[in-house]
Amino acid sequence: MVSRLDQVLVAVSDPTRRAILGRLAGGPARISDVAAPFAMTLTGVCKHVRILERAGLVKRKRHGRENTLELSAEPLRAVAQWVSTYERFWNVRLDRLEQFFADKHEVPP
Amino acid sequence: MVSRLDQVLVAVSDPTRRAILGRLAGGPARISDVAAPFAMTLTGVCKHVRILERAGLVKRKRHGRENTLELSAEPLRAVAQWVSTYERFWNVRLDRLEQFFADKHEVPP
DNA sequence: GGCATACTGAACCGATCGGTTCACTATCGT
DNA sequence: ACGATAGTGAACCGATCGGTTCAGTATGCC
Repeated sequence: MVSRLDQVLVAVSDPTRRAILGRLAGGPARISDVAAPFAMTLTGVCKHVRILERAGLVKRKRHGRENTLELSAEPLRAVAQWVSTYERFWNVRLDRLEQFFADKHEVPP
Repeated sequence: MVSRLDQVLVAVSDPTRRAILGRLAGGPARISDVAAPFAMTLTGVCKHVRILERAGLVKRKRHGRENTLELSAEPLRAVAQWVSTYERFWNVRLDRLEQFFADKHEVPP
C-alpha cells in the first residue's frame, strides 16, 4: 500500500511535473497549452498529468475534445505537514544561539 | 543537472528513507541500529543512507568501524519553501469566503 | 593471532520510470 | 462530409531503482 503522502511526494519529485504545477499556478490550462513549453511529445506530458491527477494535485474538466487542467494544491498540505515535523531541527543553531545567550545572562549560583 | 531541491525530494519520496529520517530525529544512531527494524539487508539500508547523505539530509561520523549517522534536516527547508509557494492555493476557499463578505459590504456605485 | 563485528563495493535481478512511436477515437470548424 | 485539432492506449526502449548475494576491508575484543 502506498500512502497519499507517498503519491504526492513521488509526483512532486520530478522537475517536469513541478513545472506543470507551476504553469497551472498561473491559472487553468488545456493539456496542449501545458505541454507546449516542453521539448517532449504530448503523450509524454499526458503521462505526467496522469500522475499528478492520481496524486490529487490536478483536476481535469472535459469540454468537448479539450481537457482543462486546474491546480489542486491541497495535497501539498500533507507535504508541508510532514516537513514541519522537522522544523525544530533546522532551527537547532538558533536554539544553540539562544542557549548561548541564556547561559551568558544566567544568574550564577 | 539535478537541483538540490530535486535531490532532496527524490530522497524523501521513499518511505524507507523517511523512516530512517524519523529514526534519526530521535537522536544519532549507527547504521546497524538504523537498519535493525527493517526487513532488509544491511547493504540495502546502506544504499538508502547514501542517498540521504548525498541529499545532505544525513551526516556521517566514523568512529573506528562504526558509522554514526546524524540527522541534518536543513535541506528540508528548500522543500518547505517550495511548498509554501502553493499555500495560497489550498487557502482558496477561505479567499472566496473573504471575497464573499467583501462583496456583501461593497459600497454600491 | 584469531574470530566476530561493522560496514562497503561490485555484480546482478526484476520492476518501474521517463520517454518515444504509432494507431486510434472524438470533436470542432468549414 | 472533410480535414484539422485534442487527447489517449498500447507497445516498446534504455536507464534507473530498490533490493539481493557475495566477497572483501577495517576495526574491536579476547
